[in-house]
Amino acid sequence: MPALLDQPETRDLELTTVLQALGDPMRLRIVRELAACEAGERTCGSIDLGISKATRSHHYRVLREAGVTNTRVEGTHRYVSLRRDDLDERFPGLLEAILS
Amino acid sequence: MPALLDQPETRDLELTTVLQALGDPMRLRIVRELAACEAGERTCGSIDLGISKATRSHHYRVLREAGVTNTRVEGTHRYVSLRRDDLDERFPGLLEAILS
DNA sequence: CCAGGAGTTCGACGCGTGTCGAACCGTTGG
DNA sequence: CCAACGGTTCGACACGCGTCGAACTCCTGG
Repeated sequence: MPALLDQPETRDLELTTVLQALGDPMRLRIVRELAACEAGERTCGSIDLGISKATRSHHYRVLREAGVTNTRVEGTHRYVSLRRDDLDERFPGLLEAILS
Repeated sequence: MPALLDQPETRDLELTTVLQALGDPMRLRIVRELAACEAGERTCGSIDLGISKATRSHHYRVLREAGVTNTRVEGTHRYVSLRRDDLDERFPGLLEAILS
C-alpha cells in the first residue's frame, strides 16, 4: 500500500511557514540533498546529518508539515521527496532560487 | 551626513539567515510594504504593524542584520529600504519569488 | 516467531526569540 | 534652550525550538 503521511493541501501552503522550515541549516541541507537526488526520493536515514534519530525525525516532520516534502511509507522505510510541483505552483521561482 | 547603519557585505549574506529573517509574519509584512513603496524607502514608524516601538525596532534590526534591508539615518528618522540589488546578486530570483 | 532495524514519540533541557514597558539618546521646531 | 518626537536599548517574561536518550511501534529477514 503506497500510504502517504498527512501533509497540507497545496492551496493551504503558507509562505511564512515554508520560509521558516527552510530557514534552518539542517533542513536546508535535507532539501538540497533531496533536490540533488536522481531518484527524487530518499529514505530518512540515508542522509547523514550527524544528529540523533530523534532530531532528524523532528526536522523531517517540520518539512512535511510545512508542505515542503512528501512522505511515502513503504515497509519499515519512509521515502521522502520534494513537493516541487506544488511549491512551484504556489510560490513560483522560490525553490529554484533557494536551490541555486 | 548620509550615515548608514552597519550591515553585512553582500558576499557575506547567508541564505539560512535571510530565510529566517523572512520567515516571520511581521517582517514579511515590512518587506512587502517596502517593496510596494514608490519612493523605495520608508521610515520605521510609517508602517503600522500594531506592535510596540520596541518590538518594531527589534524586527527592523533582524532584517538589517540579515542583510535584507538598508538603513539610512537622517535627522531623527531612519529610512529603511530593501537591498534589492544585493539580494538579487547573491540569491537570484529569491526576492521576486517571495514578493509575488 | 523473534531479533533487529527504521522511524516516531516522549519528557527534559538550554537557548533563542517575540513581546512589552520603561528608561534612554539625538535631533529639531518653536 | 528645551519639550517633544522618532528610535534604540534594557531587563523581564513566556513561549518555541533544536537537541538528546530512552522507550516505543511497526515491519521484515532468517
